[in-house]
Amino acid sequence: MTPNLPNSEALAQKLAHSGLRNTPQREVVYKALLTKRDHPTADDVHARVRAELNSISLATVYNCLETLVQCDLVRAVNFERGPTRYCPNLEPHAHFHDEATGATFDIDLPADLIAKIKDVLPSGYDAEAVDIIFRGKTTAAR
Amino acid sequence: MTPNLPNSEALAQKLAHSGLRNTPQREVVYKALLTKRDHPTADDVHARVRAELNSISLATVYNCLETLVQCDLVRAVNFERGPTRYCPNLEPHAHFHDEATGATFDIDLPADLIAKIKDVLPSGYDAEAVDIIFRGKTTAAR
DNA sequence: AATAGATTTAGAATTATTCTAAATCCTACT
DNA sequence: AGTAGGATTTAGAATAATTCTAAATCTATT
Repeated sequence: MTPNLPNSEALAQKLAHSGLRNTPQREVVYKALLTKRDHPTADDVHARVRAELNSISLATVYNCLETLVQCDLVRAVNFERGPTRYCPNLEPHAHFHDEATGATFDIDLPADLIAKIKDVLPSGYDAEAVDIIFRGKTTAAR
Repeated sequence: MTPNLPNSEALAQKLAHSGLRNTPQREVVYKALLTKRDHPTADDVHARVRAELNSISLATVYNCLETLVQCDLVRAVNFERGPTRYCPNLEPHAHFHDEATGATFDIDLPADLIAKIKDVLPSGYDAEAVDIIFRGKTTAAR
């Protein structure tokens, strides 16, 4: 019943807001992130969008992802020095990285906890973001 | 009045505990981390230890740092995809990364807050560590 | 002293990403 | 409609950090 991915509207809007154009490449990259939210790498995204837009280059995928991050449509996520992963969930949240499988999960963070965390900063520290990353294992029941 | 870096004892012990030998390279790398705790990269450490052990190679610095991390004498810290930094502070703590200068600061974390943070994990998630990274600016008074 | 294993080393290799410069595509004017 | 000018895409080269490889060296123990 919900319209089929109204998000390409949001995309066009946010791009325009930054004085950027919408393009088939940017659309297909953004759609790929929305469709399978498993925190793919640029390479993963490249493989996925090729199904739809065979000619797209890896460099363009990098460019599009960077553009989406700049427009605040997507978050870049890093674990250790592994390849950057991309996440279209814009709610404040933490990440859980399963070191056995490499899988990544979004973990909701209550607003009051985020506030408490930022409270530990002594004066003189002006944080514009806080990244919280759990590392460990996941078990069957989830 | 405190003995001059009694930590090389700790080093020898922890290495032995893992069935590893102490070596001049490992000592000098560990000492460099203890002496200037500004979260240096492997390259930084290499530059610093060369003053004392001119012949040490970068590969060895990488090996030593990895060994120290394995032995729980040092923590590896990453910001985005920047080079790995090394930190001899073993107390649980967060990091503040000043994006303007690249400087890194340790931020104390009260144990009860760490507990509260781990509490947000739903069942099925078994975290062995949580990394907390603030990004922002620092101001003069600190 | 000999052996075996640990460690160090230089340089090659790898990986993810960014850069470069040319080609293509739009948009807005004329 | 035609074209100038900028934005975008592209392939491939370049870069940066790190790891790998294989040989040399060291060290502890027989």
